[in-house]
Amino acid sequence: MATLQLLMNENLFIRDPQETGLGRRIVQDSICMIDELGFEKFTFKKLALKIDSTEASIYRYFENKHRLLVYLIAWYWNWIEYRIDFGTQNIFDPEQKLAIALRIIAEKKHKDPFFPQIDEEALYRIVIAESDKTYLTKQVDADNKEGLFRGFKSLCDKIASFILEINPTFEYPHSLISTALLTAHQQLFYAEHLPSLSNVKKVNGDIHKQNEDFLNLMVFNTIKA
Amino acid sequence: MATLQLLMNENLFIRDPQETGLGRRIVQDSICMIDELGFEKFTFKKLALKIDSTEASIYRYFENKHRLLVYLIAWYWNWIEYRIDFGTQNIFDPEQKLAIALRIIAEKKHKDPFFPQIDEEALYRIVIAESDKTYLTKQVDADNKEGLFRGFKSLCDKIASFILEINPTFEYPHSLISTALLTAHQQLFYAEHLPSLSNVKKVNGDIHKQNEDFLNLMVFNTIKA
DNA sequence: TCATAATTGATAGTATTACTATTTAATCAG
DNA sequence: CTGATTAAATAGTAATACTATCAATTATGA
Repeated sequence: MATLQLLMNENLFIRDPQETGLGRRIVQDSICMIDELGFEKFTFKKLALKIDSTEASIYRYFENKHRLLVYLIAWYWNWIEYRIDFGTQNIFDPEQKLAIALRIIAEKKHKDPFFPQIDEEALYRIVIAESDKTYLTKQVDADNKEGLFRGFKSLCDKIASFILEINPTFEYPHSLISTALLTAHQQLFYAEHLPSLSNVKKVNGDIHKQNEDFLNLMVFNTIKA
Repeated sequence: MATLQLLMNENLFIRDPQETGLGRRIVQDSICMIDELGFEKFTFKKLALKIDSTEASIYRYFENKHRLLVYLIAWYWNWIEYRIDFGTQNIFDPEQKLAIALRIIAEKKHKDPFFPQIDEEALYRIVIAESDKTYLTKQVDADNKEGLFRGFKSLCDKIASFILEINPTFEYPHSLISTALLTAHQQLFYAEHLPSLSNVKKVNGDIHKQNEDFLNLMVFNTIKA
């Protein structure tokens, strides 16, 4: 099977981690470590120890741990956009395209053999628990100017365009999709940790299916005025 | 005018900050400081310097800065629930109650003279930018067991009950309301910092009104199947 | 080929952060 | 007034988030 690489914005890193062995180990093991420890407890020192390297070496690839997180989340959004492009190939009905996009967003994530170096299941858990932290900072405007959130914006734009094909007069396509994207993760987090905040419940069976049903209901009802 | 106090869960603090002068200064000035610096850059040392006290004294009131944030956000949700109770007094039409709740959530926040010691406008900015960080941690389950998120859950439950009065067969009342609560803040954050992710736009006039319109559209369309 | 530049990684630091332990001061019941 | 309780100040420590320096390796090109 072909091995693919997602082209990442150059401002996300100092040295491209996809180009060297150390870089790839930084990405791989940071996914595993942030998943285990959570972003707050994760440090470059601990990561260096794990991959048998040094803090300073990691700092050559990423300015700081926040940038590394932004990189991982950006990778995820790029991956999702690629999967939606892939999944909507040769499909021209916008309602169908929208439904496919929502399914891809909500479905359980598995290892993608096209990207053997990334553990998508662990990365998905990081996205659920940590992705909001990429932009909920005081440097959000500076980071945005550097294009660090381009992947998320591009994805949001793509799905919003499906909505506008369905209902060209709908006034809130981007708001609805950014809401749906965040809600998809939020509801899974609630189902796991704060179940009284969600009707997506483990006891009712497959939470990903319930989540997809909720998203479909919300998005399709909202746009059909 | 009467001065009110919201009764806070005892696990939110070590000493009740509403009971002493120092406690009240900690709360007041931390709101101002977190608003200015953001939660990451905020430290007890800086706060101690500002209120002319010491780190150790602040640690007598709050276990750590995360707990202080949780306290502030919990205060906000308690305040919102009180305002919804107040605003829906003597109103029995559930659609009207739901609309009032959504208005209170989305509207621009002003100083509430009932609580002279709290700067609600600054606190609202903190809620928008920092509230997700209260539960997006590895200790969320432990914190939840201590009841730290009771205010948010209680509010969500209250508004979900309005939905069930309107449509008793609707399957996702809690999911829809937790989504609406988060979206209300998210869209304002996007309008300010990542405008391409939202159709709530400053150039179109009052962002709070637009936000309320979007919430109303989304919530009422979704529940009317 | 060999000098030189550029890149890589290792070592050792520093300022700040998040907290704790101990000491000192204020308060208050009997 | 005394002893007990509580509050607050002082002075720490371990860990974090970096940075500067140096040594080793690799690449380049005359």
